[in-house]
Amino acid sequence: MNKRTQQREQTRIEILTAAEHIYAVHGFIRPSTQMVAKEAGVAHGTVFLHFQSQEKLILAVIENLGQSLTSQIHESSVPGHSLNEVLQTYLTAIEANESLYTHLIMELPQLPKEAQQTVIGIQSVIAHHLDQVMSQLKKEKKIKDLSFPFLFNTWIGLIHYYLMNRRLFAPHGSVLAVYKDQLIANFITLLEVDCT
Amino acid sequence: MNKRTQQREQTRIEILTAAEHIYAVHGFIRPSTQMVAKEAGVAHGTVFLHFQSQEKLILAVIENLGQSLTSQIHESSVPGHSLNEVLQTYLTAIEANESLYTHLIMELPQLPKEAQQTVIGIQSVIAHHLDQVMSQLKKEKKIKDLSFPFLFNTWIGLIHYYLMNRRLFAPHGSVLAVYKDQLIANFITLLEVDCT
Amino acid sequence: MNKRTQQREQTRIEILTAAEHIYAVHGFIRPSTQMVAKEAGVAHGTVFLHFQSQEKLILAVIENLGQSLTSQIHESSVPGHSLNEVLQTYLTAIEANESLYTHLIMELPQLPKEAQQTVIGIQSVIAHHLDQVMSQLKKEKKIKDLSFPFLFNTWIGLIHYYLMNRRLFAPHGSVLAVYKDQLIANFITLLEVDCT
Amino acid sequence: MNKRTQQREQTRIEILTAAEHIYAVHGFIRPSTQMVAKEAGVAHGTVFLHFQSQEKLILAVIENLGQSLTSQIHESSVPGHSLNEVLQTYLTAIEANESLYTHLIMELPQLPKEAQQTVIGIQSVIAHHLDQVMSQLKKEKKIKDLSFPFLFNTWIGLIHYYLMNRRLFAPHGSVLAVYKDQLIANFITLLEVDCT
DNA sequence: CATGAATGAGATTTCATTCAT
DNA sequence: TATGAATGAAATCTCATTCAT
Repeated sequence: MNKRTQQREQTRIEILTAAEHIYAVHGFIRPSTQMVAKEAGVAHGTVFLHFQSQEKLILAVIENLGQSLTSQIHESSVPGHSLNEVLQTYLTAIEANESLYTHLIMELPQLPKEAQQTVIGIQSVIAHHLDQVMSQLKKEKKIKDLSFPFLFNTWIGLIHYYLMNRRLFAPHGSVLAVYKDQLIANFITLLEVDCT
Repeated sequence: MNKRTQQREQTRIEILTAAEHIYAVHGFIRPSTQMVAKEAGVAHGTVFLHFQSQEKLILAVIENLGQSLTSQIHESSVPGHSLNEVLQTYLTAIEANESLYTHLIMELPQLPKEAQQTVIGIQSVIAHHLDQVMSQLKKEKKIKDLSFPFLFNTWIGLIHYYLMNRRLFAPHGSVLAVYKDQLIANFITLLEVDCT
Repeated sequence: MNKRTQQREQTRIEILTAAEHIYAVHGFIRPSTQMVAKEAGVAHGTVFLHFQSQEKLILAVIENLGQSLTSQIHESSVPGHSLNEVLQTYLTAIEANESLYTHLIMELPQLPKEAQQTVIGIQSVIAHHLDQVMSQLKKEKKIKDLSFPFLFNTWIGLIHYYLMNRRLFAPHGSVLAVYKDQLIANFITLLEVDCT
Repeated sequence: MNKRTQQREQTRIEILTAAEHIYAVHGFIRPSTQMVAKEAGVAHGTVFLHFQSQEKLILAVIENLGQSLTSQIHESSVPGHSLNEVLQTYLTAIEANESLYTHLIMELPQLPKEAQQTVIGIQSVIAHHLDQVMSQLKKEKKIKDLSFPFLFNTWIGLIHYYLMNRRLFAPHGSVLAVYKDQLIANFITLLEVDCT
């Protein structure tokens, strides 16, 4: 990679990082490309040199987030993880990008269709891990015998609900940091076949 | 009521209905007041004759929705309702305004603060009914002893998740129409103290 | 005059009076016909029933003012008045309509051309009286031998200057009430052939 | 200064000049930013690229005028100037911007508060020079012993009166060009202690 | 005669995108 | 490759005027 290409790549990353920051704070829809350029410390036109259009820039940020989340989950996953560990892995990954991810799921229908693929991709990964451990537990009659999709959607729905109301549950800072353990524990209690 | 007042009220309702329709399809944020005017078949300026500003129009639509939902829930609620019946009542009310309600919960942070009050109002109503029936069931040891807020959030999160992905779960038509019964049944199963 | 015509005339006057009030406070340009209608306690459309257009309404108010001022000046003028008395008469007439008159002279170029005729009319009246008394004084060598137009313009300019800056000179209330006598006295001193 | 900055400055000046021209002809209030853009030969949006808002544009034009007038007066003023010379200096400065200045003083109450500061600034400069020369003349008993504020207001009132009626006194072209000398001469005559 | 609902032209302002430098 | 000035298409909102009731 020669100097020129290197420099170009550097600028691209600066813009992408600036965009991530801006979008994490203000969401994807509201901020102008002008704002992103200013945050990145480059000229307005430079944004369009690296990303054909605003849409492409948004997609790049989202794709980046997708990659980051899925790779984090992959890396932290070991065969034989307990249900608790799988859920923990998932929430820890989200927590690191809480704000950006929250905006992604909330503004999804207002974003280009390709963004939905990314979200589906993220969910497939966690679904895969969850399915494995849950199937086993079901066989062992340790958790209730409900369809995996329902259990999965309950879990994702619960997490997304806390994320969407993060400013209510945790006015400053991360909801997951505060509620992560409690959510996992309660969710597991809910699944358990319990005869007290 | 004389003809003039009647006519005015008629126009107001036409605009409100047009707005409800447009917002149900495209969300609250994207459509222009121009679009609403066209849909209502009135001049652009007429919209502002009846609603001081775009914000006020949006709030009127949302308030209308809030009223509609809460009154539906109230009307269908009888003391002594089973958990199943309470959940059913709630989902039936939402189902009638599924698209609009879905946009409301997704775009909430982008909407004026007053809109949040409306959503909080809706949730208070259902929370109240749910709390009553759940407390009783907990005492009777029929459902797991988890905090009400957690159970409530799990339920709302689940429903909102299906709503937010309604085009995925039910490409044309209502998700709740398709999944309502299944969601209620599964959720109840989840709550139950089960020793098979 | 039958009852119908009488009623009509009554409404016309109500609108005119309301307009005078509104224009006195806010000037001629800014207030909307809506505002005038509200102040008059009539429907918006009624304004246009009595006055073909906003322009015609403004002209009517101005013409009214012109009539009022010229007739006041005429009535208070007696042959043989001193310079002091003539100036006093003029300022007293203006003082009674200070705010409206001030807006008239300031916004004149933004008003229909006919309005200028009214202002010219008012000034002709005072010019006529002033010319008479000044000519006599000049003959008697009691005041400086300067052209009448110059003296007239100096006087009018001085008064208009105080009117235009009335909120500076008299933040609340009438400038003329406060400065009238002093202005007359000083102006006369200026004119006098003085060998002290 | 590179070409780009130069070009930008050029455009800014084109807009400012166009605005000055438009405002000189039509006043500050009536013309739309659209008109200014057209006159400047730039796109409508470009106006807002250089001036945040219409108000800012108007203020820029006015400030420009203020600077121009005060610097002209300063430059032409030498210690030891006669009354005639001081008045001459003032009128010559105004004459160069007669139309724009006239609109400024007439529409002042309709303009942003900052505009009033500019007018006050201009008047302070001329007041300062006038006070100096008049005080001396009063001591020498060459002019009447009237308060400076009154004399100042008489002078400014006189000039503003001619300016406000410039289209009457000089239908095409500058009033001051035509009346300047005469106004100064007459005003001085008025001040003089005269015993003929 | 009076009403006031409806109209639609126009005003300011924002912002993604282009292109000369 | 990078810049940032310029563009022009919206979008919201105001208001004089018309006209059915």
